Amino acid sequence: MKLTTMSDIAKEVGVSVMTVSKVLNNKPNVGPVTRQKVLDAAKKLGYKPNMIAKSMRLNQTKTIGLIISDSSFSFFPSVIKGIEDCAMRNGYSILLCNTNGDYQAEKEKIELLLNKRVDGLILAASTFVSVEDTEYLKSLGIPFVYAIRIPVDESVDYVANDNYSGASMMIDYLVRTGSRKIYFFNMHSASTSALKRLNGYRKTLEKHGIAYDDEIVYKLDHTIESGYAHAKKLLSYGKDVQTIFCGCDVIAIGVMEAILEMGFKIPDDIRVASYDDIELAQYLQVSLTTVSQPKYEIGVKSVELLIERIHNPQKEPQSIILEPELTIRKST
Amino acid sequence: MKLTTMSDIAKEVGVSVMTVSKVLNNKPNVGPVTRQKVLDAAKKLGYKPNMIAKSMRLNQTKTIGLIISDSSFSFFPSVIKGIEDCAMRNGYSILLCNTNGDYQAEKEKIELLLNKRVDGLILAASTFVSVEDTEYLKSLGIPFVYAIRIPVDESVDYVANDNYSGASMMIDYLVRTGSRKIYFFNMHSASTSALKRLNGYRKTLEKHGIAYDDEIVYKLDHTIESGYAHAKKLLSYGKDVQTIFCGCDVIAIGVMEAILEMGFKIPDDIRVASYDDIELAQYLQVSLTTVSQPKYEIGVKSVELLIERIHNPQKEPQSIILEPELTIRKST
DNA sequence: ATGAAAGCGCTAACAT
DNA sequence: ATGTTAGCGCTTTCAT
Repeated sequence: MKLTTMSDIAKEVGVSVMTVSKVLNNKPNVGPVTRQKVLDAAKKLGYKPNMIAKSMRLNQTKTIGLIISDSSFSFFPSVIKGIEDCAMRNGYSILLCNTNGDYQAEKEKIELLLNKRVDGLILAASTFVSVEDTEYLKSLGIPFVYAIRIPVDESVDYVANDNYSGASMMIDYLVRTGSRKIYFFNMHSASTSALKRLNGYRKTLEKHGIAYDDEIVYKLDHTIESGYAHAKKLLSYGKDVQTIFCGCDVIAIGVMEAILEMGFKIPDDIRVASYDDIELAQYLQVSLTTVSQPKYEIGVKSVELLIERIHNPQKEPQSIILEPELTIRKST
Repeated sequence: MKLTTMSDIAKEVGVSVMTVSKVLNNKPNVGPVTRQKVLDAAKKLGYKPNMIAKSMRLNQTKTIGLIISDSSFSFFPSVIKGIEDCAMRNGYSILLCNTNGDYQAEKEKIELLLNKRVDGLILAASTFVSVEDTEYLKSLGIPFVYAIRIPVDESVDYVANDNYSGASMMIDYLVRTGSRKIYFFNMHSASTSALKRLNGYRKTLEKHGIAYDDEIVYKLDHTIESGYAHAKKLLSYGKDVQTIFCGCDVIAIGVMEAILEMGFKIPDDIRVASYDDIELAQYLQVSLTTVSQPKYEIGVKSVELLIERIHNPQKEPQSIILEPELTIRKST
């Protein structure tokens, strides 16, 4: 199927391709009569601008590559939505790539996006976090922005929520409402977010005059199963567990499942709080008190930052730290 | 930032661009020594094939345009995942476009994807369902596949679940387990899926010797609020409501909320069943008995069908109807 | 106000 | 086995 080109229009009207190009791009120096004739012919012939040719010529695709570990995982759809909305508003499209958290896959997808000549890259919850990884990205000479997860080398553009502050506000709330011994089921993460949440936990406890106790801080996988297993184990010891703060909602889901299964009541016997506010959190059997990350907003800001970077490659790296929000529900 | 081109490699090695092209595309008729030299130079210079140039030349972008109403809505992330996985496996990338269910937006995004010269289009839960819409798509001469929602003119490629069969298996189950008067909170949808579910409901009731009663069949919006409001109203009449079958999980969420709020027990007082099996369904306060659509699979099949169509534009339109599955949980 | 020429990076077709 | 030519559809530059 052969599509109409500018040349076709030019022939139809009896002008040069250049004139057609000017008209179709709203450039000056075309007589009003000619302009109208070109416009009419374009419509009549069903002209669809070939953005591939344009991309080739202009050396820009108006496309952003999005690298994400698992686009279907609760937390990400909103982020992606924010990204897509904001990108479109600014005339960019999104090329979507899942990596399933696999480093090698991520490397390949980045390569692919590079070959497709995207104008920039958003790395959402990327595994490309080592100093070498960031170095590699920089060497590519393509604008990129990290989102959600911060790389070790923080001298890059990134958008994230304030993990310290989020953990801190949750501990403040828990202590204020009566908890003093707060178990922390944190994730062990390659990134710094687990660490920052831990810091927020620790410092805020100390602020309230509660000594930090390494014994009640665990590091688990970022899975429901892990939360479930660790809660089962802890509770089976018959320990006095009053409050569990989970590093993420996914862990909390498992934890609550274990608690209810063992016949305890939430929040009467045990209070459970966590971090992220995935879509599920509000619908759970016992709705979850959690720190809400501004997911959609993170997406929007990532795009805005990336576009800034595209327009001005020399600028100093910039970080945008969005404030999370405390969402109190029934689990506490 | 100027990237390495084939011409750069050609100069470096001292051969023609054509030879470089042959090597880099694994074409025959190149001596092994030359081949190796080219390969080495490509690596040394960090050559990244320019897929834009390639697309222009070959008239194919190896990109699929995905039109979807709301990529963040519960049901779709899995579908998208299936699409992305399968596309990548076959060397295609996905250009993601949300329409928010807005017809005009959809029209514009289709236009955009056309301009970006995608090789094909997947319309997931599209609003482009009228005969004219399909006609328009056909006139474009681009391969396209409908997913989830079927257009009025069914002589196109599409992938969907068997709505009749899904509703039927649910009614079978409900009747078998003691329900005879089954309220149906169906959606009123522009598409045919609500109609097919209604048919499955009706025919299966009749099969069991239960007369179809128009009085207990409602048409609601596809929202939690709508389910909530209608359930409240129905229950406040003090009617004898034993079982409610909802046309989709979203409605069921609202219905269950209303029921619990009014002090009834699920399933002891009222049984609730529905359709779709969105991710939430299993985590709800009372986990939901529902008809599980094979979401990921729908995504995969859409891509496979589209690729077939791309390779063979003349083929007869083909429809793939996937069987849903009955998922029994606590709400019944 | 209009147009001719050149070239973006690549490959199909056709030499040598 | 290797190279030359031409052109995909567009825009920048430089005439006219």
